[in-house]
Amino acid sequence: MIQAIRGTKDILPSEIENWYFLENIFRSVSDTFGYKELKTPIFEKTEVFSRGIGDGTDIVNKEMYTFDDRGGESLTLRPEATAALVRSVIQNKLANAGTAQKFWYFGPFFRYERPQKGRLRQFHQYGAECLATDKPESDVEVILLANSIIKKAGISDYKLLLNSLGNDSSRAEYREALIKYLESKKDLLSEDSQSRLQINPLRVLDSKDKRDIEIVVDAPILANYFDEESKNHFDIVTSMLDSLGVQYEISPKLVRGLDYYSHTVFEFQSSALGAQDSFGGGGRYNKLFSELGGKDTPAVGFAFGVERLLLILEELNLLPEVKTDCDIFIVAAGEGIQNYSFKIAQELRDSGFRVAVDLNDRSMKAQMRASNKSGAIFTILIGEDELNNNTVTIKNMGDSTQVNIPHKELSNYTFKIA
RNA sequence: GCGGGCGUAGCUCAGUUGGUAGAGCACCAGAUUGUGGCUCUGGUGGUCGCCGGUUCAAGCCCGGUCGCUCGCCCCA
Repeated sequence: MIQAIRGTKDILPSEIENWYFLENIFRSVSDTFGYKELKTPIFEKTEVFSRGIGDGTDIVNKEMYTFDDRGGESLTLRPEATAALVRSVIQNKLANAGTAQKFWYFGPFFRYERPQKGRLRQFHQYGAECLATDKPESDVEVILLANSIIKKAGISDYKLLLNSLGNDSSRAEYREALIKYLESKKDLLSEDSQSRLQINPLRVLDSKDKRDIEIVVDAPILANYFDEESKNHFDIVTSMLDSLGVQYEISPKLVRGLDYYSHTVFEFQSSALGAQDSFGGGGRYNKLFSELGGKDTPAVGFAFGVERLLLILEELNLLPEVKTDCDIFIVAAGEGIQNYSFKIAQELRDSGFRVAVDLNDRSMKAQMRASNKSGAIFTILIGEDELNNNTVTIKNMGDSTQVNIPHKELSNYTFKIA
């Protein structure tokens, strides 16, 4: 049996409505914030991500689906959206207008990882980006957008973790101090953290290893290295969130794994998930445009893991009700009756009803069973009598009442739910 | 990339010290010949993930492999 690729999943008819439920929320809430949808290709030149995300990150080093095309060019299935979106914005000159530009996206992404709960090799993200403004107001806006989507989906029990990485010079200074401190305790760190020390020392801060946690307790604190700009930016963000009544928790250890972040970073967590309890995250990235050859353009954005949102909805029983197969089921039994029944089915569909017919040429009893199972509110019965008299029998499945009316009156018949 | 658990009908699972498979649900058909949901009766359906090994004999033991799952790592 040929199987789907490891870490990929078919989205079956039984779950497709859940996807539309979320997609509709993404679209409508983004729209109320004035964000426009932007779709980039599924694959890009590899350098978009190696330069954008950062050569030191695990995503670039060991998780990308990278291959040479027939012309010998190195291409990569997109592992995230932001770098590709920035590439598109630069190429299409969308951020040259001098005012904030706001975009959202939804689609599949690819990372070669060990599959786990809420972690697939092909997964989906919704995200939004606010470009061309470095004002903290834009940080606040994207957080509000994310919050609105979560609320609209019905999720109320979640945590918003917030932190600031400061500007580049503050962070560079802190980085030095942190490395110095960690070097002094190097032997006590986990193996993972020892190797992280040089490449991405901030990540040691959010290690789950007991040894690391102990050492991190006494590590220098990022906020103490902030200059005026870094401090001001974050103060405005937090005070605005306060006055808007947005609940959040300052998490000094929240550093995020991608190289391009600075200033505000945030993450959404839910206890309804397993070890992968983060279902969304984002932050400010002011240097990405120049990394990708564009002119300096400040930006802030976030992404949700859609499969993880779905997991939360499922766990919390917030998924929409499953749709019935049809509104009206046509039961037609007898010789040469199919033409009549198909004609009636089509008339009803043309007037907007969801109509199913039995395709197995079975007994009336069997077709009635099928009608019952379909969830139809009405059954239309057609047998020899109806065919000969040019009538139809309409049965209300709720109260079992039925009426026989001439075919030509069907278009004016009012189907009333009992 | 590393570690743990698992893989038997469409679904959820049982299968005792190894002797070539069962239940419930679902599905199909009947219970007065044009009618559902309840009940009853009967039936269809499985190369026991795959490959190899041990054995007279393997769903049960051993090895490998693929996949799922949980955790580490990483991240959404």
